[in-house]
Amino acid sequence: MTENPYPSEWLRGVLGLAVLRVIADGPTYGYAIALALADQGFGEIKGGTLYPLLGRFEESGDVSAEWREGDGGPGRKYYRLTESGRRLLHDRGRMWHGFARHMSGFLTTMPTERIER
Amino acid sequence: MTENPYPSEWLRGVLGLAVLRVIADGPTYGYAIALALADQGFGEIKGGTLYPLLGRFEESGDVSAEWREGDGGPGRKYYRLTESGRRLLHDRGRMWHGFARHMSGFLTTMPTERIER
DNA sequence: CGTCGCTAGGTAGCACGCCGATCTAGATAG
DNA sequence: CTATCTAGATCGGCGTGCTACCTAGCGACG
Repeated sequence: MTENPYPSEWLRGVLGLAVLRVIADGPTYGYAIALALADQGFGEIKGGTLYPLLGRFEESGDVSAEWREGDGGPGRKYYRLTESGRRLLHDRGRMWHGFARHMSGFLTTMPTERIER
Repeated sequence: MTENPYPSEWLRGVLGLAVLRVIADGPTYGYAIALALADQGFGEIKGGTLYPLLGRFEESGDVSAEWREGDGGPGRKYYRLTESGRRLLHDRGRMWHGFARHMSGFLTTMPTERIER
């Protein structure tokens, strides 16, 4: 269950942005991010996708990571947005609204029946 | 010029849908599709991206192709939507509106400041 | 005690798709 | 003759998602 409602190529494109958005709610860790995204109706993000992505974000300095011992269960690596990450989320977020409207408008315009020769 | 206004990972995701939408206006050919997309504000789609994509659509039966001699210039391969292609455009188009709203809403919701421990 | 299952993170191999470069080729302009 | 635009196509490299698989802590169950 929790079927993937959207084509994976769409999800792929926005996955990074969605992850930043989740982290923006406050420091959290990979497994919880995956659960949050699944809960929010984006598909189930697999570890093999998520952890390398978080690693790239860390490498690019958009998130910072901190290890905490788990209280009941294994340790967790908590991620938080850096200043640059917050800026990235903000900018890309604004950009997304434009893109979404742009694409929706393009799809919606009535076909100007091109003359078939 | 004609800068790429959006992250390429977003464009990549919707490229197929956008191409179908262009073809929906009536039979057209690859080079013209690339020009139309650039004109519509999506970036410049490279031949190495577009032609394989059109090939995959043809293979999947969503478009059909027909060769026509060029009037002034090289020959052109005209593509038209098949019934299944039209259905795909329609369904994916509807799906896109949902996805775009979904993602926009997710980005817009105020952060429910997670308690930092 | 041994095992199962959940939580949590990580890695390796494979496959797919974008991208840049390169090629062919017709038409036209200089 | 050469350059440029149009038009299509292919190929190698690269990035990245995805499927498996692995480690490891902890609790529950028989």
